[in-house]
Amino acid sequence: MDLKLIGERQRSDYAARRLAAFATHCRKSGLAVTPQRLAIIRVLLATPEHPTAEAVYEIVRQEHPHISLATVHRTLDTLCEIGEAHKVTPLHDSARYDGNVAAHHHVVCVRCRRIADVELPDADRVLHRRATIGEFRVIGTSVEFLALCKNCQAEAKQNHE
Amino acid sequence: MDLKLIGERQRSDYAARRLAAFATHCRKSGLAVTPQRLAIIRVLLATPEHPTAEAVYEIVRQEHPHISLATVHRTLDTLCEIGEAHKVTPLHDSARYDGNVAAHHHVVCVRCRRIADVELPDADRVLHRRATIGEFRVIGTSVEFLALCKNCQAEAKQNHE
DNA sequence: GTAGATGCAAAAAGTTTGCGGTAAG
DNA sequence: CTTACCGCAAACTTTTTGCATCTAC
Repeated sequence: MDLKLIGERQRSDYAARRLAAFATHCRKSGLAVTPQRLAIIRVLLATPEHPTAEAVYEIVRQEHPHISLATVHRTLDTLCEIGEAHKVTPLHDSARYDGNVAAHHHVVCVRCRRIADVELPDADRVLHRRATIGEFRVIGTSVEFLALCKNCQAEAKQNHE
Repeated sequence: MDLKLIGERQRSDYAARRLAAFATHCRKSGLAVTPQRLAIIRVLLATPEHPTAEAVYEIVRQEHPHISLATVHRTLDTLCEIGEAHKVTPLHDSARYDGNVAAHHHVVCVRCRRIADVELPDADRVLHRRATIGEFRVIGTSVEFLALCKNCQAEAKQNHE
């Protein structure tokens, strides 16, 4: 099965391209290109760490000692809205529990955060082989489908018309 | 591709079996079988909702008006420790951001919460076909490998010896 | 009877918001 | 010059913790 960690060279090439296009993309989206926004996208593109807002703040602060944590939160949200960043954790805001401890997967409505269980025997066959990825020893695999549920499809349509 | 939402009958059969075994499993794990724990596992097994602690609390409270939210939090943690429940959101405690907005997947160390990017062209081919699951319209797919990183493998070993 | 579990209240951790001053376009 | 942005402080939400009491075994 074809599967690998994303390498450092690959990431830094990608980062350079994205940084070059950043100012243009901001203006196209109606956003001002502020030093804070530049500093934050630079940190995000430079690290493989998938940082928290707090972690980004600690790094950005080294060059912008006056920046506030609130700005970092607002900026990260903004970057996600224009597609310059992703939240790795769409459900981070409160823990969700599942009584079903058998192997299965989830579909999550990105709008109302409803979650439903999904069976996916094919993917399990594809995914379960591999016991390590680089330095990581794999102990479980879960597929998360981001989606819109029926209700939210309807409401999203209304809001756009 | 074989893929479906898990049905209601299938879930309630499973719940009945699990509930029957619950007390035994608690005692085997050295846990007291308290009315609060029973009430909470019953709620978890009865709902397809993947509830938050708060949501479990609201339901349990109808029969145990004196239960406290702290107990619900503690109990859900405990249930996860003995494998009677799962957190759908292993990274819920703070939002994590990613500057890489190209399609890719993640491996997460369940101990130190380090995250690394993973490429998975095979799975993308398997997963990308499907545009709907039941009533959900799929807009993205992400695979999360739960794992132990090298450091944490070593430390986990030490702690068990 | 005793160790472990619970309830309550307070604290901690993470995120959001209101507002007056500031800077990008 | 104007609008949007930022910093600060306060508020809010979710989760954790300390401690006295209670209960399952």
